[in-house]
Amino acid sequence: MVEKSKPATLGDVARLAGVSIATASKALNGRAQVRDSTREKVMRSAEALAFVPNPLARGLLSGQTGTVGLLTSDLEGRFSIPIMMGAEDAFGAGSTSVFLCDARGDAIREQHQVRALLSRHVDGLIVVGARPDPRLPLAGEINVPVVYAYAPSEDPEDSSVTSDNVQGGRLAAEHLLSTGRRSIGIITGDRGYGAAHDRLAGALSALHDAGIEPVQDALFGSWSEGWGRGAARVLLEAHPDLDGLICGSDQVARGAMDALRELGREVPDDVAVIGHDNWEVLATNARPPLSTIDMNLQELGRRAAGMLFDAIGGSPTRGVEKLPCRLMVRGSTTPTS
Amino acid sequence: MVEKSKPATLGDVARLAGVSIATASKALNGRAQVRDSTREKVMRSAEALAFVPNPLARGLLSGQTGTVGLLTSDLEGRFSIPIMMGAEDAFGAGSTSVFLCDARGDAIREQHQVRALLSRHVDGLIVVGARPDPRLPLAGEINVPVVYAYAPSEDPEDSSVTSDNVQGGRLAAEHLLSTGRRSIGIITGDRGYGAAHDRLAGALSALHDAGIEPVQDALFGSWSEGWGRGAARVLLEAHPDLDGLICGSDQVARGAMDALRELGREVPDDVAVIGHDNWEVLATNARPPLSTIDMNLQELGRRAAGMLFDAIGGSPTRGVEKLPCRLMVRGSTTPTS
DNA sequence: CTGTTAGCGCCTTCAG
DNA sequence: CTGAAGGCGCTAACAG
Repeated sequence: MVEKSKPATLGDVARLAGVSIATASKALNGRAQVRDSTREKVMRSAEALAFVPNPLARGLLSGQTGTVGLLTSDLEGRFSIPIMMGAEDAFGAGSTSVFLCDARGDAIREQHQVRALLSRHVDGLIVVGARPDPRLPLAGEINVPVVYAYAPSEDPEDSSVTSDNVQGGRLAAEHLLSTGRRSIGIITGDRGYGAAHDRLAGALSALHDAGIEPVQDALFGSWSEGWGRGAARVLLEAHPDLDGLICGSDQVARGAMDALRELGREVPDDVAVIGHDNWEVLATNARPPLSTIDMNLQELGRRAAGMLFDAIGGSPTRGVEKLPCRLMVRGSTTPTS
Repeated sequence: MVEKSKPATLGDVARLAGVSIATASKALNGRAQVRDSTREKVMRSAEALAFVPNPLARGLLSGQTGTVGLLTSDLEGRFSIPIMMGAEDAFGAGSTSVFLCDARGDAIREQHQVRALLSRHVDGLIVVGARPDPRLPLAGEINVPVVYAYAPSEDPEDSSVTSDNVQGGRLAAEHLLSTGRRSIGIITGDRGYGAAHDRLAGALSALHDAGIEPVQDALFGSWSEGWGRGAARVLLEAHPDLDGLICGSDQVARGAMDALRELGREVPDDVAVIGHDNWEVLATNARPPLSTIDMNLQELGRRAAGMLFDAIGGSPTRGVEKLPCRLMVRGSTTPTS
């Protein structure tokens, strides 16, 4: 008998407080024209009835619903998840709820989802991509703010947040240099990924600044352990003096480390290895644990939420914002004490 | 000039069709008492204006909002994600939208989220757990149907779906037996996980049915590669004749395979290894690729959505439904041809 | 068959 | 300072 089935309405509160609905509304919304004692009374009644304003009714009037759509293209993917977490986190704190949609990488499906979301009158949209390459902006008339996360929009007028892969690549190279490595090889992933090229460019520029060239051109392949193993063998055969290895991803790095061990090289004493992504299950279970570059994905999600919030509030950010990566030092680059 | 800013309302449609709002409503909702020609006219007008009924207004009347809450306790976790995908998938097909909430394993936070969800008048809730052990049901008065996925509710009156770990464990053992292995060891994970015990029980019962005992008691430890490596060494030292190894998870299996290789054992020729989870990035990158047990998590999510849908429709399922696992055969148990 | 009349729960003028 | 009235977009009785 504490809680009845139907939640209390503003009318209930007003009745209990002995005022009109209008007055109750003003009191609860902090409007000025209400006597303090009255406001107090209304507040107490609301409390007593566990009154929560109905967002549907409120949204019907105001147009604002306090909801946003989170449109992802791959829930399988490892990258969208932390971003979603960050976004959900940032909104969850306030009074905004998040609609989740997975387009499965299908443009038609995406259209569909967007339509559904818009028909629910979301206040804004976050589009999180599967990989950091630019993507086509959402098609159709979108009459709410949109923020692209991870995969920036190709339209520079849109607002996007992504990871700074160039800076990340630089970070990796600088770290190896700082541990005294000079014969450095680079194994990256799929040539089709812009991220592969950006990370490489960053690494090369850092090496260049130190007056060093990699032992040979970077090896492109795929984002897999198998590729890492094979490439590391090739590289080591051509350059037995290799003492540092920059890998385009943690998977590649793990494969490379396995190959190095099997070829009798100690990590990090003979060769230091650094990865990219900070994919925990791979990095921490490696032997030794893998130093790597963390893209701060969760922060990226939070930032996307923040940008969307600002845009909803009327102050949109235009263009692509790149968030810096962070170095995670583990045993693969520094001898364990 | 094709699309104006404000979306069309039922009033607009009615005016264009030259009928009253009520008639337009009936026509669009397929109610019977409308002349066909009129219905036709209304339909066309709606089409022309790209009319989409406002779910807020509709929900205000009917109480049903066409939304459900998906409450997860760990977005990081590998297990919740496929479940969410399945659920999102099942709903996404229809006209239900999903609110995503991550409670971060914090009960207070969960309370909060539930309250927020209920205040938005969701039609139902799916609670997806981080691990397959039973959990406390949601606290407080929940006046909508709830389905627990992966982690079942402790209250048998609630509806839950989870993975059948006993059957999964049995499947693993039966597979090893079917490849002719007879000296079988078992390495599992954290003793605190019910799943570890269930999988073990299943494996033991299958071995027992075949008149076989494992080479020694199962080894409990943690769900990590490091543990898998260490345990495999111990096991092999004590039982050099080991020809089959059942691992409680893919991580454990990968560690074990590394150790086996380093001790000069060939997988699968000398020792066949099977894991559990089908964590693709680990299983497919192993050498050789790892045979394992797949929990059909996505299907589990779909099932949860289906159960919730039924419950919303008035036919709830009570109790815990266990979904069978599926064997994934790869190179670690069968010689590659 | 169609249109009118009431609301759903809330907020906002605008008179008292 | 307070309350009555109107309306957001839609559906469900009732009349016509």
